Amino acid sequence: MIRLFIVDDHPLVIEGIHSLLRNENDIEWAGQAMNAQSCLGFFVNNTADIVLMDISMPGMDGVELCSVMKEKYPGVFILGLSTFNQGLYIKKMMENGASGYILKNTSKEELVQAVHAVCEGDIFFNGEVGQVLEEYEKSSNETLPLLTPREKEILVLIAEGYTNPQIAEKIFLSPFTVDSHRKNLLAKLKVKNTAMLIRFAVEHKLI
Amino acid sequence: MIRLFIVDDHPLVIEGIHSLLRNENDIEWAGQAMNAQSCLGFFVNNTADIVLMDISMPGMDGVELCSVMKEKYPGVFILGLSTFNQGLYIKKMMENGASGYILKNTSKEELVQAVHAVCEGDIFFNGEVGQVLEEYEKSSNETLPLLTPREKEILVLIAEGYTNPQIAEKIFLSPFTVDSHRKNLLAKLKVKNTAMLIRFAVEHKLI
DNA sequence: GAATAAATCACCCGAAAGGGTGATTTTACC
DNA sequence: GGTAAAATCACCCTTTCGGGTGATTTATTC
Repeated sequence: MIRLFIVDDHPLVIEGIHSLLRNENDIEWAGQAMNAQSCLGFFVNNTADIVLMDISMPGMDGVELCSVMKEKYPGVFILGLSTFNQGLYIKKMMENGASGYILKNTSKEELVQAVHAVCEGDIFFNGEVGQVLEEYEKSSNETLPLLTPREKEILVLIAEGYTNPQIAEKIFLSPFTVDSHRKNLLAKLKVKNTAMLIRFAVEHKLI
Repeated sequence: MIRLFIVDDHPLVIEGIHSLLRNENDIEWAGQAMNAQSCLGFFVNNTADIVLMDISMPGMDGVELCSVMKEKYPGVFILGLSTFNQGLYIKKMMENGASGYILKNTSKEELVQAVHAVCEGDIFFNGEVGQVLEEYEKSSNETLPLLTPREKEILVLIAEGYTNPQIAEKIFLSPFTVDSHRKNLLAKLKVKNTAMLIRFAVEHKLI
């Protein structure tokens, strides 16, 4: 018997999963929570085999909750759940010990399959998530890691409207150095001026 | 008896709403669809009193579907449904004839209340939506309409990386004029340079 | 037809950005 | 301890940007 707990701030989703799993004989409803705090409160005196966890919640988000849960209760499997196929969040969830990730537009069959797989120690993604992860890895590991920490730092400051001299003063560098970094940013990201630089940075969530 | 139809690409949400409304004696389940096309297909030979409609769907989105539905079947009430409180989408849905808007994190009580209100011809928002709309109106009707059509046009070109002379050549203006518009943009949006200008534009979805 | 906003054009000037080149120092890693 | 990447600094130059000021010409609206 699998005891399942769910954390999601959408009652409709909780109700939907509850309803879908009602007829599954080997899945028991351990409880539910609408935020990270309630979830942690539940596990003080109770437990479950698997936690279905939304990544986007008010207050502490799924990524953080996942990390805390895994630290306190390593034996509890965690299955990420979200409307969005955000590569970054999926990756962070997995790095924080989640056993899988499914989108809210999965079918009942896939949901049941995922719960079973995860509880046996497997890793489960549904199809779309796999694609998203691949694309994310591509964009993430190819175009972005081009930037060094210093360059990222300066990019953020440029985006905030600081000029080279101001940045130099702010982080105790020569204006020449800041200018060098700025020019390297333009070259690496293959853009021609500040406007394109900021646009690129926003679109790639660098700032 | 209210006959309710739902359009949402998330089975979990459909199931959740189905489950929540199962015990409501005066609400009948007319049917469901996971995309705009299926929904339109249903209404060729069937009908319903109210359609619960997700705004974000693959293919045709809720805003467009709402418009088409209201044109073909003006008597069918439409209640927007979304995870997100995006002022822009809420406003567009309402402009296209929706009778209300609720977030997916509403309770069962609010959902039932909303369905009843809408079917009586009322307009219904749940609390959070109202706040979002207010904030949107503020940011939208105060800061953005400051920009004239020409200014918006030039802002887009700046964001695409064109310099003043290039823009001037592109839209057959004197570089001086383009520069004037550019300076007006900076002044109106209260930013100091191109970096802040682009950032502002992106954050306010102007480009 | 007066008033208002938008759009257009013009010039001065200093500051900032961007293109190019080359160098030294620090850090990290095998 | 050698190598590679990162970080630092410097100066050449031209273009672009941004602040300020002021003007004329359409539209639009009351």
